[in-house]
Amino acid sequence: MNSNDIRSEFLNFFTEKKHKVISSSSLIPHGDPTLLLTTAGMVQVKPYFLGLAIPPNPRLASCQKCFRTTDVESVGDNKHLTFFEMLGNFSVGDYFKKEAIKWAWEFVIDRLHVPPEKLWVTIFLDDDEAFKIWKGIGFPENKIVRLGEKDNFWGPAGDSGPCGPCSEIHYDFGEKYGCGKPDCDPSCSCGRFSEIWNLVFTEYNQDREGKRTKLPKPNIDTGMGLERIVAACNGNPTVYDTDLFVPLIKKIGGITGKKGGVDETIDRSFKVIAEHSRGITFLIADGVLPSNEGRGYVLRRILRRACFLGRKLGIDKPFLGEMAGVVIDKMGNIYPELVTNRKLIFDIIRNEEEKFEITLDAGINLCEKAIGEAKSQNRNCLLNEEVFKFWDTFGFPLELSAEIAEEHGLSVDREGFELEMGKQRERARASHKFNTQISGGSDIDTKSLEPTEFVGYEELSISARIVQIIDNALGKPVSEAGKGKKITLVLDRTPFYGEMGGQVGDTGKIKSKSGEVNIANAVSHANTIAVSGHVVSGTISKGDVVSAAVDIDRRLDIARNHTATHILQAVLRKVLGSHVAQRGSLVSPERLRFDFTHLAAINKEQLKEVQAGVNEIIRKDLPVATDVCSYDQAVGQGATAIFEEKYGDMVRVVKIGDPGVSMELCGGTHVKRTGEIGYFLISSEASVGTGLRRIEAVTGRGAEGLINERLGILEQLSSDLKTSVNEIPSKVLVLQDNLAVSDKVTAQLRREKSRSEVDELIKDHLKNFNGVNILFAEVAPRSMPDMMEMGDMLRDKIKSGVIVLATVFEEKPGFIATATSDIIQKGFHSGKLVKKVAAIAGGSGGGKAEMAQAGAKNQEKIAEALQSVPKFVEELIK
RNA sequence: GGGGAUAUAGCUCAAUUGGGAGAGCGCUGCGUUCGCAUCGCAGAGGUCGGGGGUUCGAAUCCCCCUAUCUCCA
Repeated sequence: MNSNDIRSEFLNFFTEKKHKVISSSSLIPHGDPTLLLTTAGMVQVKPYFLGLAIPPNPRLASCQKCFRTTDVESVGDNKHLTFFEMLGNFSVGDYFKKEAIKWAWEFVIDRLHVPPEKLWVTIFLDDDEAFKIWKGIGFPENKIVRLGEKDNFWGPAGDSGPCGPCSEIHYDFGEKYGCGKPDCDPSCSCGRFSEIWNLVFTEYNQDREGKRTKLPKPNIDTGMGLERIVAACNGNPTVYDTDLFVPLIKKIGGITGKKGGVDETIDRSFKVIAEHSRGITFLIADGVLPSNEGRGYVLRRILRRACFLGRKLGIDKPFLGEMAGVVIDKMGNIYPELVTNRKLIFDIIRNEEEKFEITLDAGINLCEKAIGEAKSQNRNCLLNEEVFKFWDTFGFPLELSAEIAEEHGLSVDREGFELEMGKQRERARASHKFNTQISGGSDIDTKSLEPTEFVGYEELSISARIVQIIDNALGKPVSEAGKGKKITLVLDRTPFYGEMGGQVGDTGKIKSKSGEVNIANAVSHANTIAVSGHVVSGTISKGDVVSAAVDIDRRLDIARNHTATHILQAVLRKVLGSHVAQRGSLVSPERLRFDFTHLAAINKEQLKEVQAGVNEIIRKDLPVATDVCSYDQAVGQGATAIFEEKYGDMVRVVKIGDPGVSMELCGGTHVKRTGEIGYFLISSEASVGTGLRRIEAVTGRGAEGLINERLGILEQLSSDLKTSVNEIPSKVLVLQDNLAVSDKVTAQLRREKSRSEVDELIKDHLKNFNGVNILFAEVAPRSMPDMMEMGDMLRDKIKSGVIVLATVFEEKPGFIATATSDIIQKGFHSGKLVKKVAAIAGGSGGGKAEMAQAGAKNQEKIAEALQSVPKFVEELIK
C-alpha cells in the first residue's frame, strides 16, 4: 500500500465508524498562543476537548500536516521527521479506551494487513484497564510493556492543555535492525521498533503551572504518523524508501549527479535535504516567511541547513526550488495550497537562498581576516570566541570556519564552540518567561454561560438582559455595581461587536431603569461577547432588562474602514498579483491597517493605481451582501479564507458586488453599499519585515479629516510663501536655489573678511618670544570652523610660529591654537596649549598637535587667558 | 522572550578611538583622444538611521527608539 491508499483507507475506516472527517488545518495554529506550530493532529481539536467550542460531531478523524522541531537533529535516520502527516481519530466526550483500542487493532490488522506477530504494545504503568482491553482482544500478554510518564503519558501540546496516559502500538522490524540484546523491547532506542500509533486517553487538563485537573468527560486523541506506517507496511524501517520520499531522493541525486548507497555521509545529506524540502514547501504554503524569530526562524534554519548540505555536495546554484517543485507535484492533489502558492514558494526559496549566499560570502571574508591575524601572531588555531562569533553574530557555520582554517593549516576547537553555545542556551533559558496573556475577556466564566447572541449586524439599539457583571477592581462577579465602578458586562443578546478579526470593539451606552453605563470596549471570548465600561449614574444589577445602544457614528466609521479593507485586498491582488495574502489587519474608526505578503517594494505608480482602483469600486456603489454557509461551500465558491474556521462549520461570507469584486470569510460589520465609504486615501505604505508590506489608509470622515489637514498645510504654505497654491513648488525651488547661492556668497565673504583681517593681525600681534614667533589675539565673532580656517591662513603666512585665536560666538568664548610644523617638531602640541589657556577662562579643550580647539565660560577672562600664551608655549617647547 | 552585530555620499566602505566628515566606484562639466570602457583637471552630492543625555567639543561615549543582519529559545 502506498501513502495515498493508507491515507484514504484510514479516513474511510473511521467514516464507517461514524466519524466526521475534518480537513487538515494550517501549520500556523490559529488562536492558540501556546503553540509555535501545529505539532499534532489534536491541535485543532483542543478547543473541543476544553469545552471552549462545540464540535461539529463528537467523533472526528483527520489527516493533519504537522511540524515539530524537537527531532530536527535526528533527521536523516530512519524515522525522525520535522514535517509529517498525522492520521488521527478523536472522541470528544463520546467513546473511550475500549473502542479506541479495538478500532486501532481492527484497522491495523484487517485494513492494513499488518501481521499481528510484528506488533508490540506499550501502556502506562498502572493502566490496568488498558491492559485488560488488549488482553481481551487476544493480544499476547508478554508483548504488552508497561512504561512510565516519559514514554506513555502524552501532552500537553504547548505549555498547557489536555493530556493523559496513552497506549502505543509498535512495529517490530526484526532483530536484524536492532541491538541484539535479549531484553530489547519497544522502550529500546536501537531502531528495531517503530512507534506507529499512539492512543491517548485524554482525561486531564494541565494548566501553565503544571497542575492537572480531571476533565468532566474523558476524550480520545490518537495519532499515527503516515510516513512511519507506510514504512511499516513495506516492512522496511526507513521512511526514505516510501513513495513519499523516493521521488525527492531521486531528484537530489539527479541535481548533484551523485549516486546514493555508496557513501553514508552523502546518503544522509540526501535524506536531510529531501526531508527539509517538504517542511520548507509546506511552511511557506501556509504563510510562514523566513525571519529571525518565531516560526519564520524555524523555516530559515531548515532552509539554510538544506542549502548548506547541498553546497557541500557540490551544488553551486540555488536548487531548493526544484526540490519544492517535486513536493508540489507529489502532494499538490491532497494539499491544494501547495499548488495555489507555487510561485510564492519558489520566490521565497530563491530569495532566501540568495540571502544565505551573501551571509556566507561575508563570513568567508571575516574568517580569512581572522586567519591572517592568527598567522601574524604565530597562532596555529582560531580562537573559540572568534569562531563562535562568526556563527552567533554573522550566521557563518562552524563547519565552514573549520574547513577554511584547515586549508590554511589552522585548527578550530569544536568543543570550545559547543561550550560557548551551551552558555548561549543557558542565557536564553534563564530569561524565558511565560507572558502569553490572553487579551481582554478578564475573568468571564465562559463555560458556565450560554453563548451571547450577536444581533449587531442589523440592529444597533435593542433591549436585553444582563447575565453577568464583573467588578474589574475585584476581578470577581458581583450582583450589582454602583456609580463610578469599572465593570465588565455580559448580555444575553448584544448589538456590540466584540473585538475580533482585527476589527475593534464597539462603544456605546447601556441603560436600565436604575442606572447607566458608558461602554468603552467590547471583546469576544469564545462564544461570549463581553462589554466593559464604567457606571456613570445609578446602580446596575444582574438580571436587569436594559436598553443597549451602540455608538452609531463610530460603528459606521468602522464599517467603512472594514469594507474598504476588503476592497483594498481585492485591488492589491489585481495590481500586484494573486500572491498577495492578508497577514494582519486592524480596523478602527480612525483608520485601517493592512499587512500582506509581497516580496518587492511598491512603487509610487502602483500605489496610486491601488488607491484609484479602490475608489473606482467605491464610486460604482456596489452592494455588499453577507451570507452564511458551510466552510467548504464558501471556499468552493472562491471565497478568500484568511484563517480556516475551526469553531463550528458554518461561516459568514462577505461579498462585494455581483459579479463579485471580493468574497471573504469575515465576521465583521460592513456598510450596505460601497458608496457609503465615501473616499479612500492611503496614508502610508511601508515594509514590516521580509516579504511583508503594510498599508495604512483612511476613509469617509477620516479621509475628509486628512484631506482637510493637508489642504490646510497647503494654504498655510501659500500664505507664508506669498504665492498661489499652484506656484508653491516652483517658489520653493527658487528659494532653495537662492539659499544655496547666499550660502556660498556668505562663505566667500567670510573668507575674504578673514583674509583681510589676517594681515592686520600679523602686523599688530605677531611677536617674538625667546626666538619663537607667537601670535595671540581676540577676533570678531565667528564660528569655530571659521576661526580654524583663519588659523590656517595665519599659519601659512608666518612660516614659523604658534597661533592662538579667541572669539565670543553665541555668548560663549572659544579658542583655537595651531602651529607650524617646525615648532611641532620641537615637541609643541596645540591641544595641550589650548587646554591650559582655556582653563584660565573656565574652560577646557584639546585636539591634535597641528590644530586644536577649546571652549570656555568666562568672557571677561579671555584677555588674561591670551596673555598666558607665551609662558605656556615656552613650557611646552622645553 | 534573551544575546551579538550593523546603520556615514547614488553604491562599497574608511575616519589614528572624543578634536576640522574622507577614499574608491558611479555622476556632472572641462581637457586629452579619430573614437572609447584610457588618462588628467574641476565640481556636485551628507539632518553621520531618529530622539534625548554627558562634554568646551560627539559620526565616535551613555540611554531610549526604529530598521536590517545573526544566534539561542
